[in-house]
Amino acid sequence: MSKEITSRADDYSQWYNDLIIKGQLADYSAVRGCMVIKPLGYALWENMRDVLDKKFKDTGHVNAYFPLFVPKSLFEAEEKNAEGFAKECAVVTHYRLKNDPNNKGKLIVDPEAKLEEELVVRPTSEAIIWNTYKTWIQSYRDLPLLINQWANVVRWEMRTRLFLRTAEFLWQEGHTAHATKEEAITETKQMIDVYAHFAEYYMAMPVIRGVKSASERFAGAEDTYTIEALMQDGKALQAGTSHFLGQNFAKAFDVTFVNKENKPEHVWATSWGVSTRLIGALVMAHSDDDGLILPPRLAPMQVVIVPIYKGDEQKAMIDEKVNALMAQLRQGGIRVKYDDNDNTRPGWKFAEYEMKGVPVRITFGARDLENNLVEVARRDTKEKNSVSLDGLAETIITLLEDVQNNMFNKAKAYQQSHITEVNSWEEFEKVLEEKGGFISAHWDGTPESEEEIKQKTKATIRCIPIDNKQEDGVCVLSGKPSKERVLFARAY
RNA sequence: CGGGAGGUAGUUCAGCUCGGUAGAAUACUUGGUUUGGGACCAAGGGGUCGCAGGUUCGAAUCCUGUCCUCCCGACCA
Repeated sequence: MSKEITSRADDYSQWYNDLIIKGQLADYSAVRGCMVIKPLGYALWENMRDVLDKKFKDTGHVNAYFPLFVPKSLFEAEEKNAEGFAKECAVVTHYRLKNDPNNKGKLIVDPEAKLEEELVVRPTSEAIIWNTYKTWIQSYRDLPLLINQWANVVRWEMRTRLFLRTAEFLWQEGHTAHATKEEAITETKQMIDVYAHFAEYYMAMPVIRGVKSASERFAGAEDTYTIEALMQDGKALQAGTSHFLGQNFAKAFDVTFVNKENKPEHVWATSWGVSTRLIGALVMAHSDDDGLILPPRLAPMQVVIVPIYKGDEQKAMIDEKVNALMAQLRQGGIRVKYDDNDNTRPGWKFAEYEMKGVPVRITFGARDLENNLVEVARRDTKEKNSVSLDGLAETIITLLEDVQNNMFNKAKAYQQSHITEVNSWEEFEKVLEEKGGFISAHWDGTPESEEEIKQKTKATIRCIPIDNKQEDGVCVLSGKPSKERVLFARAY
């Protein structure tokens, strides 16, 4: 069959691509580095977005929308941020096309229509937003300003991968302004907690919260908090970041407020974001060689019902029972689909929905119904059971909870067993090569050692965990003294 | 951006070495039989061979350019 999926063992990258393409999450496009998000992938994003949006609003944020284009002069105002993104910016230089006089039916850029000032397509929106905030903030009474936007951004990546790294992607970016440093730091931490809860409770994907080292920090930030997830191939993936921006942007864009003593001060800032990359993380954290495995809390389709029957009479009997069940499930807030399409046979449907990661499948077979039973199959363990029709809706709702929890527990066990403490360089290299995952090791805190480790092994410091245990030790590379362990890994 | 591979029917691919009417499987349509793990029979429709040039009587095939994808590398909030 054409739908076969490359196994993880054969080729992990190809397995991932197969899941995305054959699971109908996305498609390649005619634009280099850009993908089409297909309805199933977009439904997943919508579910993520809805949950996150509510969390943002529950924590006092409101949504707004800022322009896609950023005048170059604004973009370059915060130097470190501008430098950090300069190499991957798409730039608009002209505003008009015209007919090619030498090539009928073709268009060329009109050289007469050159922009006075180039427009940068936003790789992130700090510049345009802080330029705007300047006019919105005057007094401490205007603070805090807590705004989020759902948007697309463009980063001209040299090498792209579906969902994980594409030239254009969808995300949300929160940008907040505060009167005090403490409040801004509290906000930064609060949002990384929001992300961590989202990842663990909804995506069933355990994460480690931590702080980035200086070299991995967001350009223009004082501190970058991160949630780091672990994929099944032992590579880490940065799933969300929250930045304490200090007063860097306030100074660059001259955003001040007068305090209660009528003294002007620069405001304190944060920004935080997660993107469609989360979909890639979700896929790689849970799925298997038969296809996607989606957590019930985010799955666009949580339950699929497949009938098996001979003749109209049996079909009518099944329809009646299914309709009653679906009404109950929907009342319980369950997203359910009844696939009584006659073009495909049950076996085909089983494989298809397994590939698409539907958490629970119910088979209504005429034979079982005579005994008041249906077959219930769960995607995560592929376990199948005959279950009584009595109280079936409750059984399914409980089962979905169980699938969700089991997915988290399984991923958590994997993560826990792949955090390895090492105390020597030999061990470091050995664990990295043979086992993968996070390596907990002492680091002397210098960018030089960090860089050398990266050069030698491709492993980077993923984070310094929050509430990290303080212990004396020596750097795994340099042998210099160290106060705490940090987490290294090869990463996406 | 460097190295390698690839682009032919909706999909997966053969055909290219050695130029001569565009192929298979599957999917699709119609009819029938089926239905407990990717059903079967019969008939039918579908491709200017990624795009643009060139060589040639003739190009999917040879040459040049270009676009897109994958893998490895460099780069990467």
